[in-house]
Amino acid sequence: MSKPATIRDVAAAAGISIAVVSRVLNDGSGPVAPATRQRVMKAMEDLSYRPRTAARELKSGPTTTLGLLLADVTNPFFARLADSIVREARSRGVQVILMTTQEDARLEQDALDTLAARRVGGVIATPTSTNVDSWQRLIELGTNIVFVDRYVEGVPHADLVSIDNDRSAREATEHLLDLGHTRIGFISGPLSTTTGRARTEGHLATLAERGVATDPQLLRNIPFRGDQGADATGSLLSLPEPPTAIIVANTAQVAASVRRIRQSSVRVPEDLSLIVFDDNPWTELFTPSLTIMRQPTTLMAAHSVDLALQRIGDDSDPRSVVIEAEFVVRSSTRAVN
Amino acid sequence: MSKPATIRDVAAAAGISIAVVSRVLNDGSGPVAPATRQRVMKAMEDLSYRPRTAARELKSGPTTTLGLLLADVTNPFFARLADSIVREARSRGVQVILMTTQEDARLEQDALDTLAARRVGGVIATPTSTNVDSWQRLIELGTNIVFVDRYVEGVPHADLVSIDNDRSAREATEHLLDLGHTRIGFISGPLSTTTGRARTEGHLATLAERGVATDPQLLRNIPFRGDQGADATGSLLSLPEPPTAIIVANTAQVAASVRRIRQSSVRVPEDLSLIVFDDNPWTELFTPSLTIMRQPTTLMAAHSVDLALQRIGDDSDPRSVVIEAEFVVRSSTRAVN
DNA sequence: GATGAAAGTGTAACCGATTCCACTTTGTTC
DNA sequence: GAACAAAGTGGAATCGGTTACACTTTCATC
Repeated sequence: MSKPATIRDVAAAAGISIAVVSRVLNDGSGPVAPATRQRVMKAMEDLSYRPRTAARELKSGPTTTLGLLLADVTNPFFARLADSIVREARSRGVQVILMTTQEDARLEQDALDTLAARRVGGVIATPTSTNVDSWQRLIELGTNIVFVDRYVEGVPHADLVSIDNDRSAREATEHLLDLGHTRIGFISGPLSTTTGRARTEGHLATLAERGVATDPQLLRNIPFRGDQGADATGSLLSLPEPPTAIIVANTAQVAASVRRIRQSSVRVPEDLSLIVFDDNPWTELFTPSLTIMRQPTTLMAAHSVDLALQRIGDDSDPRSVVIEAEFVVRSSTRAVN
Repeated sequence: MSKPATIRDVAAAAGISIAVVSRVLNDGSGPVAPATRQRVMKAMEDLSYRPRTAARELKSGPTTTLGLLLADVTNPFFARLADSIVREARSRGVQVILMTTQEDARLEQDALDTLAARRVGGVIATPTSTNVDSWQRLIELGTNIVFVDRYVEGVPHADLVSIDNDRSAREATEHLLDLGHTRIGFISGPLSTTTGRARTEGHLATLAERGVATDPQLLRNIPFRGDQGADATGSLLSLPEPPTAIIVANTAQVAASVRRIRQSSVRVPEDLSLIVFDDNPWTELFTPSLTIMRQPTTLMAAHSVDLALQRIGDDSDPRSVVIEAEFVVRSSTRAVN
């Protein structure tokens, strides 16, 4: 159990200088005699030598490491996203450092500090706070920022990948209006988040365009973290004049919402039509199978990694990739009777 | 957009030497005059200085960074585990590098190489392969290995955290036997994995002890990755003499299995009792709510991080933490008629 | 055989932190 | 006020790589 081999050990074993070993390591960085290369390779093998990433990074600036800053891996949507991003990054030889914020601004700040200290090449994030300063500093350090799903206003130079939130809310709302629903409960994230706001606006705009009265009581903007989805749903159901349909546009609260509905005596879709924003195999297995708005995670992941890596050393304008969400009509929505 | 500040910039700005700045950085590593400390802090603030992790790691050996090597973050069980581990690690100031293997031995090998190059302090992993050499090398480098859920035989010095697989299978099986079932389908992971084997053995042993004949046709050992859960379930249901109960002891295949059952005309629990190994809010929302074997992920995460960090620099014997799984009886199991 | 380009190699300076040790200043005690 | 300990500080080595540059060797060319 001796100390791990260093480049000098390898050089000594191969009877050569460290410069040459380094050249073997970084193929193409200089000429090396074939015979020498052989010897060096063998020495590395014998000593089971691995160059230390820390040393490399120190000398040559941010290597290809991405930070992934997610709110909550427990949310299936984020889990799928994480999986795809790690996969995508790996296929390009890039490593991913995962951090979670639990939707907590302070934790997010910590994470950003860490990422700054690491001098990662890029950060892919679902931001929680309006922590503009920290984001800004990271950018000044030369880090690429790619916001996925949500974004922070006031952070220029950050790329964005998301679904068309406004439009997805419109689509869901129109579907229900077409079925004759006019009292529609709408549960979404906080208005302080871009997704919460865009979806709410899309929903309200559609109602207005169709000349349907909007009742503020039917809107519920609740946090992602925690269990308020159940309460919000419960209070909607117990309104004097309850909605005939509900859209849960808060991915993290779908399970809590559905649980609450199931506990009640309300039948879906007979008494209540239901649309949820989720990408989760179980929505199909629920009885009745749920009509969903699906976010194409694989595509989002590919674009995110693309942007995070592409922009390294690039100074062009921030880019924004908007992806269509996929509306899947199943059995939880039907015409109002 | 000038270069980020270094410790020397801070020293210059504060009119002091870098040694003192370093002492301010690492509180307790030496005396610093209060007034000086003030000035240094201000300088750091002004320059928005962040010490580079790479430089620190280089000098002071493996810092507190953990590698987390999971098979598949898409699997809710692993996602929860990842979430808990990241949380737990973070609360101790440790960062987590996430890598996924997709159950692919070659990808796993790559990941292990990367981890070795990083000289992470410890690795928490759900191993895929019998890649003994790579694991061994990592250990020789002084890395702590903690296997969670599954483990690799032939890797001594590795810690282990898992549920009592044998016992959990027994418990599930006994529950069904108590309800009068004797033809029980059993779907688990490959026999090449420790979980697959232990659960299958527990199941078979229980049958034997109770004097129930075992029909090899009722056993299905299938991969975690892919969609074979559906096929396995389908073929069980279409046996000439189909089982009256099924245990899905392969976490990754639960959703596929359940989907297949739902597509069939078989009613749960009237025609078929069902127990699944899963920890997923949706199992409760399914109709009927599913009887499950829950793996306490938070606890497992805490122990894993504990072990991974504790053993750093420690040379004692490998430790093994076995946690009781929690059997939750809901509505998908009933007495055979 | 002289000549110059290309190939192959080594020396030493970095990257940005930590830390040992020597040095100076300050404070305490008799 | 001498003597000595403690507090405060700085110089320089170090971690393990990369890389610029200088040097030597090889070899084709005239």
